[in-house]
Amino acid sequence: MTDFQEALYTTLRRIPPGRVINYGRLALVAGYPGYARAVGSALHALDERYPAVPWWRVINQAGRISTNCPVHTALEQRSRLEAEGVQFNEQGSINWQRHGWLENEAV
DNA sequence: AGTTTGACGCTCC
DNA sequence: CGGAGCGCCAAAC
Repeated sequence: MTDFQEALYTTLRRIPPGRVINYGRLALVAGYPGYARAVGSALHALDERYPAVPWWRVINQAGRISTNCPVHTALEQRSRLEAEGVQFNEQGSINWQRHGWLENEAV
């Protein structure tokens, strides 16, 4: 477990249900600005070993689901998010103003 | 150790 | 709104 991954997962665990964040912002808040792409690798490393990390709350800047992981499928991610109240529009994207996570938001 | 790939993002067009 | 180009960093080759 690298420092980067630990910082990332720690930050991710602070995000409450029904809230989402994009890769770049997650990296930024975790203290690794510019590591947006690396976030994908870090989340891909997630599996059954880290059930406490809400990987499904991470989507891309466009507000759409990006995963292509066979273990954590886009379908599963969308289901999990919808179960938390996150709504997707006709284009399959979410509204950041409605569901975006604000760091200063109380947990 | 050099290259290629990929759950990204920003800027143009 | 959709797509191409480029910079980004870690992992996989």
